[in-house]
Amino acid sequence: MATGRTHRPATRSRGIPEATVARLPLYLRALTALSERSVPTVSSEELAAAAGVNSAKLRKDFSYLGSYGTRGVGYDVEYLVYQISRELGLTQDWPVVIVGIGNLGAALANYGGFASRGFRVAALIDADPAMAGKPVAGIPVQHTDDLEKIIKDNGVSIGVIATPAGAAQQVCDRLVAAGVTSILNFAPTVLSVPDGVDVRKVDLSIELQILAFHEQRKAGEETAAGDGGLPAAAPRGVAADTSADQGPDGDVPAVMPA
Amino acid sequence: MATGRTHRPATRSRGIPEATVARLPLYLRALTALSERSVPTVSSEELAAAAGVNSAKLRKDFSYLGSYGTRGVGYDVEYLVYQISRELGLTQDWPVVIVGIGNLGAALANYGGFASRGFRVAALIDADPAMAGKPVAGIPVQHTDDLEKIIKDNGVSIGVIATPAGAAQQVCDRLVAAGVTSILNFAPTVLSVPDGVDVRKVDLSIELQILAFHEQRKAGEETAAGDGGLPAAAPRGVAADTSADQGPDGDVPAVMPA
DNA sequence: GTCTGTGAACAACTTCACAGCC
DNA sequence: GGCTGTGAAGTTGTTCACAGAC
Repeated sequence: MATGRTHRPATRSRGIPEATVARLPLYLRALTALSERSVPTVSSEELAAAAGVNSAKLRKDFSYLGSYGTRGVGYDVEYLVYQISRELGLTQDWPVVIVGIGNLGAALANYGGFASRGFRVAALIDADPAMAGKPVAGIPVQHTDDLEKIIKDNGVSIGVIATPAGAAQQVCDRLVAAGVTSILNFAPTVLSVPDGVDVRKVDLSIELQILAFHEQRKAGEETAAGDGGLPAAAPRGVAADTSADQGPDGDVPAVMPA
Repeated sequence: MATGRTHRPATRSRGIPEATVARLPLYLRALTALSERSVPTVSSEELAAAAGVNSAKLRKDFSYLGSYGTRGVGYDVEYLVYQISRELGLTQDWPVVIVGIGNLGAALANYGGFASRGFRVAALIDADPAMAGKPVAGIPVQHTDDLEKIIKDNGVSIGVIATPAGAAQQVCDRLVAAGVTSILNFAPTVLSVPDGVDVRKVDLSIELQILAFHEQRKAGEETAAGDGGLPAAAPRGVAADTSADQGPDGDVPAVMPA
């Protein structure tokens, strides 16, 4: 489609690689922990260990943001926290709605990690009339009928879908029509969205399946290539290699707009 | 460390790329849906659309598994379901334990996607004595004291950690000591594990932060480069580009074994 | 001497484009 | 004509290794 040449037409001011963006929250979490322990500075080596990456990668990542370190010393923790927060857009307030208040929706509503990162659960929405008015995590559940009004009144641009798979696309369409432009999807379905809307997905069973793949492979090696078995004998970073994987999704582009 | 040359020393029988492995569950889900509708065959184009990827990628992925399609026709749905299931190790039964039966743990216990994919929730474990014996999703919660015995009695090799961050490493250590070699971690912490143990993580707030990054960028463009605004005007796949990202984690290697 | 920042080399992944089979 | 399977080209991401600042 289109010409097929020259991707990424406009839409890039400074161009931080996606892989780097995906790691910034990791660094931020590690830095926040250091900050709470009043650690003033940290080296790339230490921070990398705390975030679970290697130091070269971390330094490269930070180099895309700017030169925020001091050679021979390291990085100022507070300053870096601020810079990364700003880069991620966490210095502003993001009202989010959660649609589908089952077990998972309730877990999300109760999850402390949101509030501490600039996210504010503006509303909980469920299709079950019996849920309406019932407070979950201190927030009264509202009925799906009012979805559009809730989105607009609260200026919500990020929606979380935690409904059953069958309802997800319909909810998604309504969210998008009401003005939501970023969606975090927990339902095991591929969502179709128009251009300009971002979708990220988390599928719990996909993660387990990937683990099963590696688990099976381990079991196979144990009996097959008699290299060392698996009782903690392997001298090299075998596990580091096989587990250095990409994450749950390859990509969730704005699929099938037509 | 080590020599620093020649990665991936042994540990690769046929070498399916990680990126491909991560997409196999996606294909499997789409195929299962087709199978339930009794669709006999599917083309790479159709299946790719259903899975939310492009067809070239899908064909390349399948080529790593073998030549399971028919030129001019497409793929036999049932046959592919079987082949992918086998490759992922889902033709066998995987008993899993879930540790930490809070909101999230309960959601996981109730999640239907596990059972339908060869995973069996063998036990629920929580540190709160008040929870012990209480059934969640029809399974009685057991106390952490019995963790080692539960793992061994059930031959569990996959563990799911849904505890608070503070307890995660300790739980992880006990799981590993008891014989678990694959861990799915929902706690917002980096886990240290010995070689040979795989860790995958899901962090709900990290996903939101990545969305916030893109959301912020959209808002910035709206006012800055007056290209088209965002009222569904963009003619090209801008969103497809910015959302074609990697997933929540860069990698979770076996960090800091020492 | 320590530690960052970064070009250059390397590796992984994706997309193209078309040969080969139906 | 239709569609898969796959080398080759292109793109993105990671690691190395060292110059340069402290």
